[in-house]
This record gives sequence, structure tokens and C-alpha cells, in this order.
Amino acid sequence: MQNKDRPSRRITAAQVAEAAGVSRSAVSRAFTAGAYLDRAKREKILKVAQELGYRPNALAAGLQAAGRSDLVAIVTGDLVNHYDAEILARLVQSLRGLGKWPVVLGGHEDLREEDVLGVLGYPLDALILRGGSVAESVALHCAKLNIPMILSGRVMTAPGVDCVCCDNARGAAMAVRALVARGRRKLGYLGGVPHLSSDQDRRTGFEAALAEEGLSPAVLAHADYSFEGGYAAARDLLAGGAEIDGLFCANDAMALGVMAAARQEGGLSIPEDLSIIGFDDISMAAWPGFDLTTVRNDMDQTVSQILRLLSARLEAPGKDNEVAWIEPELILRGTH
Amino acid sequence: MQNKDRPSRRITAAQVAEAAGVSRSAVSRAFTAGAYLDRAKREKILKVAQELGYRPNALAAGLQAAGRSDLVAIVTGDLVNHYDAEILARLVQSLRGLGKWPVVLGGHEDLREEDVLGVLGYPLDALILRGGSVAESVALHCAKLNIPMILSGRVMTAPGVDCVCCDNARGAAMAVRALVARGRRKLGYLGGVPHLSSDQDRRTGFEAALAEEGLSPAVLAHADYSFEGGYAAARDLLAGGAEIDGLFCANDAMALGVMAAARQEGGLSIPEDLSIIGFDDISMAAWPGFDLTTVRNDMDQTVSQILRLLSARLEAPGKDNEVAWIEPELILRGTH
DNA sequence: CAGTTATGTGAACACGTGTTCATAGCATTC
DNA sequence: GAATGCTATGAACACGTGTTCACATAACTG
Repeated sequence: MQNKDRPSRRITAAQVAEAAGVSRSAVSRAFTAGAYLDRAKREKILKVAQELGYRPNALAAGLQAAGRSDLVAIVTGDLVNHYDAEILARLVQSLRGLGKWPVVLGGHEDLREEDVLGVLGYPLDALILRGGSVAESVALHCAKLNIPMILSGRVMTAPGVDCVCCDNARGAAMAVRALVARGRRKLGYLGGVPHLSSDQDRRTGFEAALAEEGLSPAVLAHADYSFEGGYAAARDLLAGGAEIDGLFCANDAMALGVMAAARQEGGLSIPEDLSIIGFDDISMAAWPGFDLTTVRNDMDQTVSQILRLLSARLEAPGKDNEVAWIEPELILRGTH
Repeated sequence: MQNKDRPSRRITAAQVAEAAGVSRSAVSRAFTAGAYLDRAKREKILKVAQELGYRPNALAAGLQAAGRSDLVAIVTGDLVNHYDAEILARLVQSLRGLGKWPVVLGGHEDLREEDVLGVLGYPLDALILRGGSVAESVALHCAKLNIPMILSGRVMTAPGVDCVCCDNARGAAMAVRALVARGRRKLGYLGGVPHLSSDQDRRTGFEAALAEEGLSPAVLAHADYSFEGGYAAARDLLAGGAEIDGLFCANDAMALGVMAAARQEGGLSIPEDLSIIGFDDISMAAWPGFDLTTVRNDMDQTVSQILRLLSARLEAPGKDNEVAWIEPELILRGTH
């Protein structure tokens, strides 16, 4: 039916060669920096190529030098969480700086493990996994395929797997000490999904720091990391008559929800009636009207460490796995 | 230096064939649904493949049947804008439903046109471009490469380019009428980047609707689509003594910033002293504490239209270009 | 001038797949 | 029993590129 030279096919180097009256090799060389090629010839080829709209097929090129496809998969957390969205933006930008192309997965609630495994069909330079519960299974497959994996927000010990993680327990302890220093004694913890290690670490850090002060938790609750979840949890706590004067939340979004509920449903003043500290330091936390005291889980550091580990791994694929710890920092604003 | 059969190379179909004692063709057939292959043989091959951790190389497979690489590039807007982040999340999820892999670009302020052109090196099934100012130039290159392009948030007439766009002027008019119905007469417009057509359309729609009511704009200002920008703009307006009783903002983030500034810097009550209406209806607009009246730029509809146009284009590459209009909807909450 | 080195060039190969082609065995049909 | 159709299989090809190889030619060097 269709012509053999149907225009819907992409222009190929051979066609450029024919049009320019040179060999196909010359065309390839024209697009390869530092290749031996007569200057005038190269210019002519590039001109013809531009006219025809030719561009070397990256798929074919990637097939060539196995082990450098320049594709990097990113499995991101739910983008409704602003922390994940901001991390992703920085990650995409930085990867481009390294000449890599990011293939993005996830970003919504229900990430299918099947999809993550599917992307491994591509000879990825690396897989960057943010948090998530599928890490173990994915790491196994990555190992067999010799695809480096970088885990962010969690620690895992496996060959070829590097990790970037915030010292969650320490961050939680900083929050506790700040609350205690303000005279708060009846402290609660509002966690997220309990089976995530980051949540567990923040909770145990909270409890340990509390114990050091000779205190015990007044409340241990959990929601779903969302503003709405934090709002609902706080409303339930207030309705249940929970007596707390300070609340440490496992992320900023929930903390903001708690603030809204405390003010609107409970008629409380913050921080007079209730101190609140969040975690992450998303850009929203600094907004006037929120002015949230929080534990910074530094995004710039996280991303730059991810990129450092990535570069190191690409340079020495067999090197020992490494864990880069991000030091939390307490950002004092107006809610504690 | 390194062994020819060094383990750092990906397992290939030929190796599986040798290990299973079959031909390489058989291995390929084992992974191809509906191919003639003895059932026992297929099972054996799949078993050996799993043991070796073999997975067909998607790059080589994509090279095979030209025109179906299953790669789709998404050029997203700044992910600090929650609207773009939420759209991206939905887009990524939906594309996976179509079996496509999204390569994501942008997400930050300074998108380099060079990057967008670079991704065209891959034989993309399509390029999805959100807003942006690089559309014309990119469309030209896409046309030459026969890569379908879908533009969202803007309209452009070019062969092979389909568009999804909100009726911005109509949305602005809805906001104006709602404000006038509330008795507001001194209305201002706070726009975003003035050279974007979406901003222009919202502004002209604002002015036209105002003219229909026999009014003229009290203020025409603009910021950068961010909360901080909205805050600063509102502060300046207040300091400059601008007399307005209603403000229509070109997106929700700025509207929220304006609210914060009006309350904190100007001591104003909303909506008693100043009515505010935003645009987009990001999830944050519904948060208690904000409760922002806004013009919904429906994300689900936008994404589903993008996917519909994508499917149609893939099915019939030569079909006429199409523009899908999204009808804006006024969401009445507490700030107008 | 002979000898070495640097520069150009096209043919051929390799990358790893999906698919066509030709062939063969086997079962079913008339 | 011959003819037909279906299933199964390996060899060979095509996809589009980067790079090596072999071989020229030109430019230096002593």
C-alpha cells in the first residue's frame, strides 16, 4: 500500500549521504565530534542534513555502545506531595546537565511494580527510586540486569544499590528538643504511612528523644501525608479531647492541615495553644500565613548527592555501595 | 582488559538460546505473544530466561518496527506550579495505561530549547508540550521528523500539531460576571507572564466582559504565576493605594499570595473588603483556610483530551489537526 | 629524496532485536 | 492415497547507527 520511501519514515543517514553525494560513514562522522573529516565536507553534510531534517536516531546510537543509553528512569513519589514534586523538578534539570534523559514513572498513588519492571526493558544507565515499598524486588531485577540503582529516602544494603537518606531520627529529635525548650510537655506525633521506614525512623526518633527528656508521647497518630489527611486527623484528635500542647508531624503537608484544623475546628491559636513542627521544608512552609517551623530535609543536597553517587557508579560500576546521609536542619519559624 | 563475556554486559537473547539449547529465533518467539512455538519449549525458554535475568532490550526492539518506539516526551511547565505538577502526574499515569514511556523535560524555570530539540533524537511516538514559548520552533522540527506534537494550554495551527486548550476568555468572563453579581465594580486583573497567549486571552477576556458590563479595569498588573509573586504584587498595589474591590488572578497560586498579602499586610477581610477569584482550581484552592473561588481549568478533561488526540494521531498520522476546547467552570467558594 | 606521521575515506562489522522465508513434519479432509 | 492446511523451526534479513579496518593521500622530518 504505502510507498517504500513513504515520507512518514524518519530520514536516515543513508538518505543524507545520497543527497550529499558522500558515503554514509561520512554522515556519521559529520555528527561525531573529533572525527577525521574534511571541513568543507562536514559543513556540506550538515547543511544537507538540516534541509532534510535529519537527526541521528538516538535509539540506534544507544544500541551501538552498550552500557551508555543515556536513559535514566526516575520512580517518583506521589506528585501531590509538594516535596516529591520539587525534588523531581530538580532531578530532571540536573540529569539533563549530565546529558541523561529521564524516563519518569509513578507520581500518583498506585504505582504498579509491573511498570517499574517494564522500564527495565530499556538498557538504563541507572534507576532512581524515591522512597516506595517496591525497592527490594526491583533491586533484585536491577542487579541481574546490571542496572545501577539509587535509592532516595530509604536505606538498603545491596550490591550496586547506593542510597541517599536524611537522618530522620536525628531530625525528629531536633523537633522534640525545640518543643521541649519552648516548655511543651504533652507532645504528640502524627506519622504517615506506618510501613515506610522513613516514617518509622521519625517516630522512633521522636520517642527516643522524648525519653531522654524523661517524657513519653501523649499521642501517636498517623494519616496519609496529605493536607486533607492531616486536617482530618487533627479534627479527630480535637474531637477526642486529646490533651497535647505540641505536635510533630512527619511531613509539612500534614502539618499545614493540622494548623488549619486547629484554627478552624478547634479555635486554637498557634503557637500559643498548640505548637506545631513539620518535616521537609517545602517551599509552602515559608509562605506568609503558614510560616511553619519545620525540619529541613534538604532537597538541593539530596539531589546533588544522588547525582554524585550516579556519576561515581557510572565511572566505577563495581564499586562498593554507599550511603549518603543528609543532615536535617531545624528551620525556626512561627509555629513552634 | 575486561573479558569479552564480562558480566557487566546485559544478557542477550543469543545467550539464552545457547543456555536453553534452542535457536535465537525461538527465544524471540517466546517473548512474542501469538507466535508459533511449542508450548513446552516456550516454558523452558522463559524459565531459563528468568534464571539468567534476561529481558528483551527495548532499544533494539524499538529500532525494529520503526514508528513505534513507545517513547513519548513530555515538556512540562515549572513544577513549582501545582497545576503543572498535578497535570504531569495524571499524564504520566495515563500514558502508562497506553503502554507508553514518558521522557520528561522541563519542570523548572529555565527550559532550554536545545534540550527539547535534543530529545527529538529519539524516534518519539509523540511530543507533548505544555504551554511554553518554544512551541513554534519545536513544531517545525517535529514536522520534519514526522513526530506528532500535542500542545496543551495554547493553540497553534500547524500540520501534525493537535491542541488542547481551555477557553481562557470565557473563563475570565465567568469570573468577571461573578464579581459584578456580587456588587463589585472596581475590578483588577493580576496576570502572569504577559507574552504567553493564555495570559493574553485571560486578560482580553477580562476586559471584554468588563466592557459588556459598562465598566473598565481599575488595575492591570502582572506577576510571575507564583505565590510569592502574587504576594509582592498585592503588597505593592496596597502600598500604592490602588482602589479595588475585586481581583481576578490568572492562576490560583498568585490568588493565594494575594489573599495572604491582603490579610497580613493590608489588614483586609476577604471577601468583605476584597473579592478574589483565581484560575485553575488546583487542589490547594479547596483547602480550608483558603477556600478559593476559582475558574476550574479541568485537569482530568485536559489529560483525557490529550490522550484522545494522541491515540487518534497515532492511528491516523495524516489526519487533520484538531483543537480540543476545555470548557471552564466557575467553582464558587468563599473568596468572591 | 626516503621515511615517518597525520589526515581522509569508504567498506564492513557489531549492537540486539522482531519478522519473513523456506522447509519440514504432522494431522485432517475429500 | 493424494491434497490441503496447520504448526513448528532455524537461517537470514532489516532496523540505523558508531566504529574499526584497510587503504589511500598529503604533509612534514631528517
